[in-house]
Amino acid sequence: MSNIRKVAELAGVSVATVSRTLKSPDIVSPATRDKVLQAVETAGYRPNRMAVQFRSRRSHNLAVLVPTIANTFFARVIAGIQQAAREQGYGVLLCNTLGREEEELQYAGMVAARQADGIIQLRAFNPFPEDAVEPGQALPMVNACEVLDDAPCPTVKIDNRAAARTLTEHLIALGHRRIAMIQGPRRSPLTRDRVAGYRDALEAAGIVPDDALLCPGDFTPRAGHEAVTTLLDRTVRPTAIFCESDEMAIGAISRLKQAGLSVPDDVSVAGFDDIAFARYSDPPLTTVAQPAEAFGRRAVDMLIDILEARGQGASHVVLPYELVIRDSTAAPRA
Amino acid sequence: MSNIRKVAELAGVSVATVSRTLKSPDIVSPATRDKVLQAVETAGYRPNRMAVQFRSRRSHNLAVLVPTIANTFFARVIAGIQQAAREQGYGVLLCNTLGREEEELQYAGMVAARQADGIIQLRAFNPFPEDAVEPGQALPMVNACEVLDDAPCPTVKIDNRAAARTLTEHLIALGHRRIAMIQGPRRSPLTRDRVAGYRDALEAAGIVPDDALLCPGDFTPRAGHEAVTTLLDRTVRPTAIFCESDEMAIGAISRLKQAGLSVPDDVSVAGFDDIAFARYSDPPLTTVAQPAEAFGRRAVDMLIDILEARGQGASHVVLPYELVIRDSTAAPRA
DNA sequence: TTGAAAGCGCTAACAT
DNA sequence: ATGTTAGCGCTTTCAA
Repeated sequence: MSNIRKVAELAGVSVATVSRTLKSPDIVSPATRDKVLQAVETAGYRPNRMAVQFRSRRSHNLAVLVPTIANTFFARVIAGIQQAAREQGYGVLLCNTLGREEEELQYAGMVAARQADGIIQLRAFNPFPEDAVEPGQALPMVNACEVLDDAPCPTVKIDNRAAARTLTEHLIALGHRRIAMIQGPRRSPLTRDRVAGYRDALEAAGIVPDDALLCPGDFTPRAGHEAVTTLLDRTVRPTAIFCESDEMAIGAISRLKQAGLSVPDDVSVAGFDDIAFARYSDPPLTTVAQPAEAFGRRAVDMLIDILEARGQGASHVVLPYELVIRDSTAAPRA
Repeated sequence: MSNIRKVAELAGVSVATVSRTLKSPDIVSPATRDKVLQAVETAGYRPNRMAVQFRSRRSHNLAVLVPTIANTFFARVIAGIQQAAREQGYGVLLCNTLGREEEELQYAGMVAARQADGIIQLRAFNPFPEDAVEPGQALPMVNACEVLDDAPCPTVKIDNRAAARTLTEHLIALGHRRIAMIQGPRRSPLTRDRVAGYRDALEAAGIVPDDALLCPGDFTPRAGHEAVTTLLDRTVRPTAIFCESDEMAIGAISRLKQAGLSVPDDVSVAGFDDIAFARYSDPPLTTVAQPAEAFGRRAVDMLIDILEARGQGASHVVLPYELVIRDSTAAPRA
């Protein structure tokens, strides 16, 4: 493996000149530049990134803390992150945390260890110990998708409460009054906000919320499936089910069909996220489309803004969502 | 940020002793060890990974080249990679290549640039230029899932031909004779092997293959959907469709239902992969289960074997698959 | 515009 | 068992 010294020799210049030629070609004379580039070519020289990073105290890596990559929504967010990072010369270190705080703390340590310059956290948890970063310095973190209420860093999200309200209003407008909700994880702000939006809509329509219609879940199809099993036992069954993720909606529909019920004729089902499968579900899913890739791209931009201290930019970004009405929701049976 | 020298001072030892205490605690005296660890604690010392990596010429990063992370099958493979890498002290650099060779070449350059120690390639393409690595040295790469015929490195896969044959035999045993196939990308060895297995089964049953029943695809639900549109135009329609991925199978079923056809009563549909959604599809999908996480874990183990030169281990691993029969396949209409 | 030289934080060979 | 010391390959003053 050839290094900068070999190239310098070959070109008959100093190592400093080689470094400069590669980093700021415009400050060396054209003649020198040509010589150097020629030498780089013949030597097959590639700068040693470990050395560059070490010396310049920048790893140019972003650590992404994701609860689970095996979720098509997060996968899309990560795809957005990867693309944006690459475009700006950053690498992406993947950290599949399974939502465990212990893991998240460890991964956040990558910043202290200079393995990553900053992190993108896709869950509402601050993995930095209080004393982890120099006081006065901005935390090198962006919190996206599921966001802390009092995040100590920039955030990117949609207005979950409004989105949930919009979706619930759609259901109410169709004539539903017994609307169940299959929720995300108990403590998640996502769940709290969406339940709030759901309540907003019910109250505005003069419907008394019934907690018996609230089912716990965890965003997986399996959770949707199980929650419906519970709901089918209710003496008064819901006529519509609002699922906090498309994956749960798909699980829910599967269970309803097992029970011999038709969607949407017997029960309407709505999801959240608008994953690729939503339109191929039977029936195609009514859902709230989230800008998954945009979450990722935006988070990267904001994080790099912090890292390179190029203006602090907007610190709390709210991206638009969209209600997508397909065929899984309809008026209840008369 | 405190460094090793500060810790050495604090503990009243040399920097070498600090380094040793952290790397091989057993070769320093207990008394010294305590002093040092104490000092590490008070100083809040974290070794600078950039420096460690630079000096020891090991990044302890693995680059993963994945055609698209927005595919639940690959997402599972990556989850397996991440877990295994973490357990062995390696980081995972995610490289979403979209299957573009240009991108893959660039990412493979990370090894030359010492940003990654090796790569896991999930597509049948060798991204290393011939002269990229010292001759005599093993290529720091493992090729998994979709594997080159003459891979210059260890590989992990299933026997795709046998798996396709098994699945096709299942369809034939049910009584199908007009079996369509929705394929993966044209040039993929995966496609070639699975088509071969499909032909094997047909021939063994004395069925003449009909190329009009072979549809191109790309593993996405959309491709499955479109392929069925084509198939429905055939004068003699197939009674069964073998899709090379569950995602395509889901798209295919969606299109069949749109056309008013019932699965499996009118047409049987089988998939490949056994993604999480397969069992929640309507009807639940008959498919070939692939050990996705195991692919990832195994690939990591094999790559680290190369990197740390700890025995070369098996170089071409074939993992088991399993035919999972659910409800999307049945005997054809009489 | 270019070169000389210091040094980033750490590891490892060598010496004690 | 511990210390001394020479760099790893690069960037970046500072001087010419």
